Amino acid sequence: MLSEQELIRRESLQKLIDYGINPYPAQEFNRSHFSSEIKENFNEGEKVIIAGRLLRRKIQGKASFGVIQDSKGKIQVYFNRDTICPDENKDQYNTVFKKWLDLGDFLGIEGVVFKTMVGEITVEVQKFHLLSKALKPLPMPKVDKDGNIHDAFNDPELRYRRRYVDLVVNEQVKDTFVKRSKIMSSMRNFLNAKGYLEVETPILQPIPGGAAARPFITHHNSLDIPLYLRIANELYLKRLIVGGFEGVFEFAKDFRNEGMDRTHNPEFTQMEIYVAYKDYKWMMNFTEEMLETICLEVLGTTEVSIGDNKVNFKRPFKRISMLDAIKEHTGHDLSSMNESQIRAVCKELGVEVNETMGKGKLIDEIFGEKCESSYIQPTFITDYPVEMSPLCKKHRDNPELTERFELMVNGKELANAYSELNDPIDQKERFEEQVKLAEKGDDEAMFIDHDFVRALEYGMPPTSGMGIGIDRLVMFLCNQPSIQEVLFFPQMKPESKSASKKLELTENEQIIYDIISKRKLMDLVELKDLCGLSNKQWDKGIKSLGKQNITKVVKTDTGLTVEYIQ
RNA sequence: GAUUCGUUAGCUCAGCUGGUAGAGCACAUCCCUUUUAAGGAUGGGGUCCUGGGUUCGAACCCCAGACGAAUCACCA
Repeated sequence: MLSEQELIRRESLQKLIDYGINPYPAQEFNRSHFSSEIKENFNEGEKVIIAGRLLRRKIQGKASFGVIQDSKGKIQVYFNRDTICPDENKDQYNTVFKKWLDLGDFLGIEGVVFKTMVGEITVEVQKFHLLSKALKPLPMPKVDKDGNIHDAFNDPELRYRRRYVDLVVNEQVKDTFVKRSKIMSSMRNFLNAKGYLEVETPILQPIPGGAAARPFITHHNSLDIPLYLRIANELYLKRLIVGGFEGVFEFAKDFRNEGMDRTHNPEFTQMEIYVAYKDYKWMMNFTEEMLETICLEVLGTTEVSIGDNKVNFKRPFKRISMLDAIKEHTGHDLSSMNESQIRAVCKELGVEVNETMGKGKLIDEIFGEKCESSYIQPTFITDYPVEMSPLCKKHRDNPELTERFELMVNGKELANAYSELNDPIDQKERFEEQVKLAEKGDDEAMFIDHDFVRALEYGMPPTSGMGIGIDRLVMFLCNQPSIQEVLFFPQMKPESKSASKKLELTENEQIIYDIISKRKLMDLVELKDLCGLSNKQWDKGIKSLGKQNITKVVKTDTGLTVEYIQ
C-alpha cells in the first residue's frame, strides 16, 4: 500500500515523462566540482557543474533555496525563476522545479558560485538536469542553531534495516565507515611494509578449526559432504608457514553460530597474522607498534575516548601474567596451588564453578570474573593455562602454562596471540583431549584436523601468530558502543511479511458483507445481531468495510443505518 | 535465555480516569526574488504492531503473540 506522498511522486514521475523529461537518463554527467571543493576554495563568480541529491528545498515565490548533497558533503543552491527561464516560458521553474521535483531526487546543476547576504557559499543555478527520481520520501532531520537535532532518524532497527537511508541523512554514520576503511588500509599498509604476504584461505572448510566456537554447517551437493563456514583461519595460515612463507596474514570474515548482542554478530572480521622464527614476546612488540601506528595515521593521536574512559594506545603497553593479575586483584597467589586449593579460592571469591572445570578453566574463570574488566588501558595478559589453549606452545618455564597473550582494552579482549605449537605429537594429544571434551558434551570443543597434524609432521618453524578483532578495534577507535554501528548490514531477523495484501475480506467481514450486500440498506443494530459476531469482531469488521468503501454507516434520527455501496 | 521498557501519520513524538485520534516537520493548493531547524494561509493524510477477551464503548484495561531497545546471563 503506497502512502499519499508516494502516490504523488509517482504522478510527478509520469508528468515528467509526458513532458519529455527522462527521469532516469543513461548518459554520464560530467561534474567540475565536489561540494567540498567549492566551499574550501570560494571563488566568486566561478562557473561550476555539480551533482547530488536534493535534500532541502525552500520555495519563496520566484526564488528558492535548496541543498545538494554529494559524496563529499552539502552545498546550498539558489534557484531564481528569471535566471533559469530567461524567456517567456517559465515552465522549467514554475512546473518542473516547483511541482515535479521532490526532496531526494538527484540533480545535475550548472551554475555560478556566490555568497548570499547572510554569507553562505551558494551556487546560483543556471540550468538543472534531473538525473534520477526518488519515489520514497527521506526522513528530514534538521539541526538548529544550538545543535539540537529535530526529527532525527534514530530508530536503530530502521537505521540498520535501511542503512542506505541512514547513510544519506546521518552524516556521522558515514564517517564511522570511512574511518573503518582507513583503519583497515592502515593496518594492511603496515603489514605490507613489514614484508608479509596477504593471502586468502578457504571460507568453506571440511573441518572448522582454529577456535572454540559453534560453526555454521552447509552441504556441498556434488561432493555430497558437509562443509562448514570457517570460525577462524589459523590452521590454514600455519600450513602456509610450513610451506615456507616468512609471514602471512589475512583479513578474514569468520562465522560463528552463537548468540547475538551488541558485541557479537554471526559474521565478523578478524585479521590473523603468522610470522616464522618469532615468539609471543616479539608479537607483543609488533602488536603495540601496529596499533600505535594505526592510531596516529587514522586519528592523528594515540588518545581515544571510549565511552567514559580515555584510552591511550601509546607504546609500550603494560604486560602482566594472568597469575600476577589474579594476585594483584584478589591477593591470592595461585602459582603453587593444586586444583582443590584453587577451587576453594573460587568459593571464597564467589566465582561460580562446576565439577567439570579443570585447574586451567578455574583460573580462567577467576580472571574473567575478577580481573578482566579492570584493564582499561591496553594491557597484555600473558601465560594462560594450558587447557585453554590447545594450539599454543607450552611455556618455556612452566609446562602448566602456555606462551600466549591476550590484549585487553577497555576491559575487553582485542587481540589474542601465541607462540604457535609446532610439536606434532603434542598437537595430536591436545586435539585428542578436545575430543574427550566433545564426548563430555562440550559443543565448542575442536575437531581433530589430521591434515594439519600431518603438516606439522613435515616441520613448521617456530612461529608466532596473532588475531585481532577488526570490528572491535573499529568500535574502540570510533567510540561506538555496539558492533551494529560498525557493520554496514548487521544481521537481523527477517522483516515480517505481515504486509501481505489483504485485498480479500476477512471471515468476519465476509459474514457482514453477505447480509448487507443482499439487503442494501438496514438498521445497524439489526445487522449486528444477524451477524452473530462479538462486539470486537463486529467493530473491526464494519470499520474495515467502511474503509474499503464497501459500506457506509449513516446517522439518522432513529439511530444508525448501514448502507451498501455498489 | 531472564527482567524492564517500548511499538500511534513519510519522520520525531503527545494522547489524562476507557468516550469516534493530535502537534511539529514532510506532503498538497495559493501568496512571497538572498533564506539559516521552523515565512503566511488553507487542506489532505492513520491496520493506534497482530489476534483474542472485558465493556454500551478500547490507542488506553486483561490474555496470548510479533518486533525492537536497555540491563543481566551465556558466548569469544
